[in-house]
Amino acid sequence: MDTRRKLLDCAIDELERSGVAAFSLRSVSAAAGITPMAVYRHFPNKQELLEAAGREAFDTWKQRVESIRTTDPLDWLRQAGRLYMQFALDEPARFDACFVMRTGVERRFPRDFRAGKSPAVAMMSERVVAAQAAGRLAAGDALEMVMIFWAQLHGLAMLQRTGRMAMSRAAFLALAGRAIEHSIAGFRGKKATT
Amino acid sequence: MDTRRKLLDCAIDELERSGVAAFSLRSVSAAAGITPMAVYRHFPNKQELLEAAGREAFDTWKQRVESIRTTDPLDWLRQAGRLYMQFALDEPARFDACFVMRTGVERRFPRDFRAGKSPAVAMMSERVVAAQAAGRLAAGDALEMVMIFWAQLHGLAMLQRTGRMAMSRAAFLALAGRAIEHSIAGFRGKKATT
DNA sequence: TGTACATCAGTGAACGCGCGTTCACTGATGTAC
DNA sequence: TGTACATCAGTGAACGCGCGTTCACTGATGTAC
Repeated sequence: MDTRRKLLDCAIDELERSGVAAFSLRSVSAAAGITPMAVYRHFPNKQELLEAAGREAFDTWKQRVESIRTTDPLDWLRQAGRLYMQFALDEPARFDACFVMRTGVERRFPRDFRAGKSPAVAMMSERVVAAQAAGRLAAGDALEMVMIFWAQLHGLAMLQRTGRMAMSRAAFLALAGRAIEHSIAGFRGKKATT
Repeated sequence: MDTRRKLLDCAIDELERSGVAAFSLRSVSAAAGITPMAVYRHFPNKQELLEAAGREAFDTWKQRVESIRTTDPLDWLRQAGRLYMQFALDEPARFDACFVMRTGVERRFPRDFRAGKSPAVAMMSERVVAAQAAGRLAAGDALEMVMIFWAQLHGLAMLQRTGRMAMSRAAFLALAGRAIEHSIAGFRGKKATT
């Protein structure tokens, strides 16, 4: 039995149930079936456990994005957007660990992204560049376009995560789909005058 | 000396300094110069103090939006977007109380907005309708368009609030300005085909 | 094959801390007569 | 004008709680000889 593995799983569960504020070694260890002190055999302290859970969550997200099979760059971006919203809905703890909490492993714009530290953002940028080359998106800083596209989805996800969206899952995902189309449309043409 | 008033101010300061998780009656009362027990003379418990701070924050935001003087509907929306980002940067505690925390007074989409419970959203919807009538924005559900516009800005604000934006204030506001233009551009024309 | 010993995951009691809230109180202020 | 009393903001000690972390320990397992 890999206790370290089990602790990480229970930590994610606990984050999902109670949030980062109520995250405690005592409840995680109880969920894993050991005493709080045994946690110190596997992690030096609470913060390190939290950071390990953060890295774990990033890895899950990376795998999701890598699973996209579509070759068309715009369809690839649409799919990535849909996966982001599903990740927020279905894995809220991992989503928060990646994109909301300060676990100490989060990435910062633009520095870490220009340095290629985020595989997901790098993959999105590639598709934007490809779409620009094909004349299907307007010219411009690809990383900034990815950031704005991401922020659009992140905003909807956050409003949902903080209880501002009183909608069914299906209705929310449909709204997110329209937001994705809206965002892509905003990048498509030259900017019109007022 | 209005102690209730002073407690609300100190509560906002405390939220700004420590966040909702570390928000405690003891630190708020210390900041206000009274003992923790004296708080109970003015609020029945901690939760009620938090909700009062939430209502207070909504009122501040409402006043900001009402201060916009521009008559052109699209310029009005641009100005509202800028004010939103400045509100997030300059009054993070009030921003969080309005749009992030669960204080018990937050509004939910679409129910509370269709019911007109949010003056700010109502004002934004009016401008979208006016711009549509003038043929400057595409037809569509005005409230949903406001929601998508809001989510775009909210996403950027949240990424900034959670430490994902390593930029100067000026650079961040400039990025936000381009995001506003992008969002408006996405609503301008008919949707192109893929 | 048997014994001594090192390793190490896990234990259980205890620590000091800050928390929200209770309780009985103090003491200044204003008002009724 | 003076006195008795109600009001009420604020006090201070105490409560029970859950927290992260410390400390010295137990006891099973594997290995060296």
